[in-house]
Amino acid sequence: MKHIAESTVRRLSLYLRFLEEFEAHGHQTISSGELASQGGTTSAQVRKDLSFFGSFGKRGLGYSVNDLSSRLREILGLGRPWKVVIVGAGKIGAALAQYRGFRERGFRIVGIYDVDPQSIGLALDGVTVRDQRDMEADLASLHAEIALLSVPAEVAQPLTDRLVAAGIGAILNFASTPLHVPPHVTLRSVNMALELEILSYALVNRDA
Amino acid sequence: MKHIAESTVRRLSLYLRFLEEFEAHGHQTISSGELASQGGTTSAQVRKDLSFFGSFGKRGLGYSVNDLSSRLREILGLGRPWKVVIVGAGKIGAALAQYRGFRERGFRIVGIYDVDPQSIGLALDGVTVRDQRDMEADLASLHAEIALLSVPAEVAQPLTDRLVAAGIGAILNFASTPLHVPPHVTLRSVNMALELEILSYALVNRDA
DNA sequence: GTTACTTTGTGAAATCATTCACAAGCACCC
DNA sequence: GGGTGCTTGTGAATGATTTCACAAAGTAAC
Repeated sequence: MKHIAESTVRRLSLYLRFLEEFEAHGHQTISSGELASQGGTTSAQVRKDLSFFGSFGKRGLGYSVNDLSSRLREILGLGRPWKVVIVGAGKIGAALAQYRGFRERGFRIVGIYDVDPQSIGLALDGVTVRDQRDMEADLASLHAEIALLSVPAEVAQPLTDRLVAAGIGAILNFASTPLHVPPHVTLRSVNMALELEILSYALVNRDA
Repeated sequence: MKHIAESTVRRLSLYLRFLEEFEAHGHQTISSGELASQGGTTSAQVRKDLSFFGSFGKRGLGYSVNDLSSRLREILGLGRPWKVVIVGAGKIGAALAQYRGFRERGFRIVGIYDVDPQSIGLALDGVTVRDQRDMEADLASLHAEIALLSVPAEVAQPLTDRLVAAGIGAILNFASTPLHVPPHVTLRSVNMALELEILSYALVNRDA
């Protein structure tokens, strides 16, 4: 298939969220316009995004909420659960472990690792923090596909290398340093300080 | 000034980080190519980004690490401290409160608010959690410019409305729901479940 | 001072993403 | 069954961002 822009995938994810809300409210169909107004985009954008994957709507009517949800879940790879490990059981790691949004979407935390003896052995949301030395062996037996990396910047790259060597498929990085991974591994970063700096820029350039 | 793309601002922020590392290593000058290789971009991109704001380099030599850092800090509005409040003292709010990256960049947490009597009164990294009912009065006296919103999705929009009414300038939203703000308020959202879904998409479409 | 070498700054070209605009398809009503 | 009113799907147009490519400007060596 043609390459799909990240912005498109991000919006599909949002659409799915609205569809689930609509479903909960008992609605059967939804138009591209309704979907757009929720997500702060345009109806043309919605239709274009969907058109990359097929035609799911009925002209004159809109989209079946149920059908479109299933199709989106399928497209996004949410049809099956994903096994996730958390590397770093500090404050951020702990917050991630208990975050309900992950489980709701089929992301199951199957392991949490740290080096601090104080943390090892603690149960975070039902999962026991294990020694980072056990990480490779666990990954080999659990076959987790995704890692959440919430460790200090200094150790982020070495741990990334270990995860990659252990066969991880994707990493979500919360450390404030850019990481390097081989092309077959997918990497995304969430950098909160950077988000604040973008806000700072916007504040000083408000009327520019 | 001409409108600057968000992607450009984001990269400027990254450049500043590398410059600080270079500074710490005692380097005096840096070329666009060196700056680019750190951030996973190209030297042309670096030069284009900087060119929107002026010409800071010396041909044949590169950029003075010191000068360029100062100029970037100025451009990004980091020359002065920003007052930040955290709304929602749950796990994510607590993790944000203790996050060192904020303070290092001049973002000072001046208030934390919650509704849970169990949380109110707790000290998180030196700041006492206060009752959410005190929020408006505090904002009026503190003049905080930025709010970090880490509350359940259901109450995110009403709290946003209260922050806007109280004169907040920018909001960083961690709730997994899109928010609406008037145009004079800057809003950014960090949606961790959505980031995981983008990884999920990448995993199932790896070889597509 | 001239030559060789390096790196910036920037128009122009290329690529990528969004918006427009409208034909085609479907439901509903009379 | 034909008319009316919506809404989709999609080429074409526009707009935005990135990459290219090169003249201009600097350093350093002799």
